[in-house]
Amino acid sequence: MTMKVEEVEVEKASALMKLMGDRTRLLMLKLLESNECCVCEFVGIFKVSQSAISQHLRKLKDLGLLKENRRGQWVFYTLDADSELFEMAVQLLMFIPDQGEKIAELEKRGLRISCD
Amino acid sequence: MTMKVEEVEVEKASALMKLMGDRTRLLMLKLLESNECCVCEFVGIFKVSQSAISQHLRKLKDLGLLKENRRGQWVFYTLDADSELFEMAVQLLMFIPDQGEKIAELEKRGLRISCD
DNA sequence: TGACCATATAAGTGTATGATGATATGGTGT
DNA sequence: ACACCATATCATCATACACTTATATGGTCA
Repeated sequence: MTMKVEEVEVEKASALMKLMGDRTRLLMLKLLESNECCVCEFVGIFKVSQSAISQHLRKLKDLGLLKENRRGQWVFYTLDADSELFEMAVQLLMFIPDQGEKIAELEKRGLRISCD
Repeated sequence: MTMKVEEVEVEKASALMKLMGDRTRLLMLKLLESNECCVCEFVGIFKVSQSAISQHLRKLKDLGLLKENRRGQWVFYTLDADSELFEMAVQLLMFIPDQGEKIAELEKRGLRISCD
């Protein structure tokens, strides 16, 4: 039932969990697990300002969890599979219910295509 | 590589990670993964007051992670395997390096037996 | 170049959090 | 009952944090 995993420094691990302890960031990461998302999509999904979203993304990026991908005037974010915290993060996200309906709802509101 | 796990409410999951985002609490849980510990042992291990330790334990207990076990004038804590968050917590702790040397050091300083 | 859009940063604010010291609670043993 | 010890709670404080509004940065396209 238990598997061998690559251990992580305590400081790094607690920093990861502190970031994932915020509901908005946790859901952002869950979405990024299966979708490449841009800032404006997160703004459409969560009930906080663009500024707040941007600051959340910065924290996640500063910890090395995200890669950013500029395309035109948009910035797309993905999980960085090379991060030393990637395996741990993914393992955690397994416990979080899928949030695909949030993306579907975005599309219904016509906000998804704005970034394609 | 990935396993089927029992999903957890987002609120509960983020509450768990918020608690584990604190270095002291994270290490307390890691110790509790393989040892039954009493408050005074934690006080011996961490450089914070007895009051702070007690408050950390309370938060963990309030979330349902711990069971307490009064024996004489001591209160021993263990992980509660019946908690809906147990599986997730254990999965997380797998990534944390073993802290057994902290217990060994306690014994060397003669502080372990004080609770037997 | 200049208008426009997406994103990032700055500044400020209210609340949450982790810590401390002092005190209360409760069990033990005389 | 009393002193003693382990633990819990209370009051307080300084810092961290998530948020907002306003502004800066930087790309796109006429």
